[in-house]
Amino acid sequence: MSNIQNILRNNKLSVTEGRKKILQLFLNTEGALAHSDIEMGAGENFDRVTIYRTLHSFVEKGIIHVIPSADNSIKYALCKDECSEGHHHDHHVHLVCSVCQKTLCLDEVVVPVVNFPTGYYIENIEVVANGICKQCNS
Amino acid sequence: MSNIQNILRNNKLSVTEGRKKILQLFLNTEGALAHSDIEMGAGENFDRVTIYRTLHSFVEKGIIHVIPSADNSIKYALCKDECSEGHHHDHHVHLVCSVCQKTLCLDEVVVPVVNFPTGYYIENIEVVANGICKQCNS
DNA sequence: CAAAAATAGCAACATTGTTGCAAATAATTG
DNA sequence: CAATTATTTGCAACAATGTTGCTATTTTTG
Ligand SMILES: [Mn+2]
Ligand SMILES: [Mn+2]
Ligand SMILES: [Zn+2]
Ligand SMILES: [Zn+2]
Repeated sequence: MSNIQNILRNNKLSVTEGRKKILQLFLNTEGALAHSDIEMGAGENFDRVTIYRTLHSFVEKGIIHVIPSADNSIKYALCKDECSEGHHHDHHVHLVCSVCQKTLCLDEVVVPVVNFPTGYYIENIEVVANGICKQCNS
Repeated sequence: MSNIQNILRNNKLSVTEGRKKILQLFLNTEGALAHSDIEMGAGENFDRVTIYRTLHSFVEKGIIHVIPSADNSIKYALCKDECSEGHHHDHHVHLVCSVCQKTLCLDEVVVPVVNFPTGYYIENIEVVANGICKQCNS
């Protein structure tokens, strides 16, 4: 039985063509994907609404996570840690490469500890770096 | 002569009603503003296009900076450091409060040093924390 | 104040995101 | 396996957001 089916099943999602194709795309892709990337890459005829809904449920289930952006083009990437329904644990840093334009999960770079003044309650921290990736910087 | 006019003049921007009103709004507001906040808050009849263009030039000049978001609703906030044309130096952390929904610049919380593997070139780092602000957490 | 330069508003359009509903598909049950 | 039930899909219609070219208006300059 395929890995893809397992992932969907384990997350109590029914196995549909759309979900398989989109998940496939994430598994085949290095770096993060924007909605538009999926619209283009995930085969031929997928309704945009289906993609929106699929991405939402994948995020909800902890299959993918959202990477914030400063230009209204949020990206999505596979969760590699043990994320589960409603509980993400992706404590890594992201890099947006200004050369190849890819957004990468740097799984080995852990989000640093930040000291906040007393009074604040911090739930989670997102770190997005802009720079040049290893590939492009040589 | 008003502070607002000075800021615009110093940045070689001609002083127009739109720019004055929008800059006024930033000066009067604690926390960051979304485009839609400005559309509502900045008086009555402003063409949306003018607001887009104003925000763009303010960012370009280093009068305001962009705060990334995970839900395609980027926010803008006044620069308090010495930012200038094409060179932002806002090395502070941002907080999105899940109670009051405000996005705050925590000027006193400096972006921590992050160690990247060799091979990467890092230009700047954005840190956005989700949590509860001092006001709401009491 | 007049001329030159910059900006604002308008229109038209493109892209992105949301919702309700009926048809199609997938899961479950006997 | 077939029938029933549950879930998902595509469609349509719409709302919100963002972009561009052009002209009229405003601002700056001299
Ligand atoms: Mn990631
Ligand atoms: Mn800030
Ligand atoms: Zn690169
Ligand atoms: Zn708050």
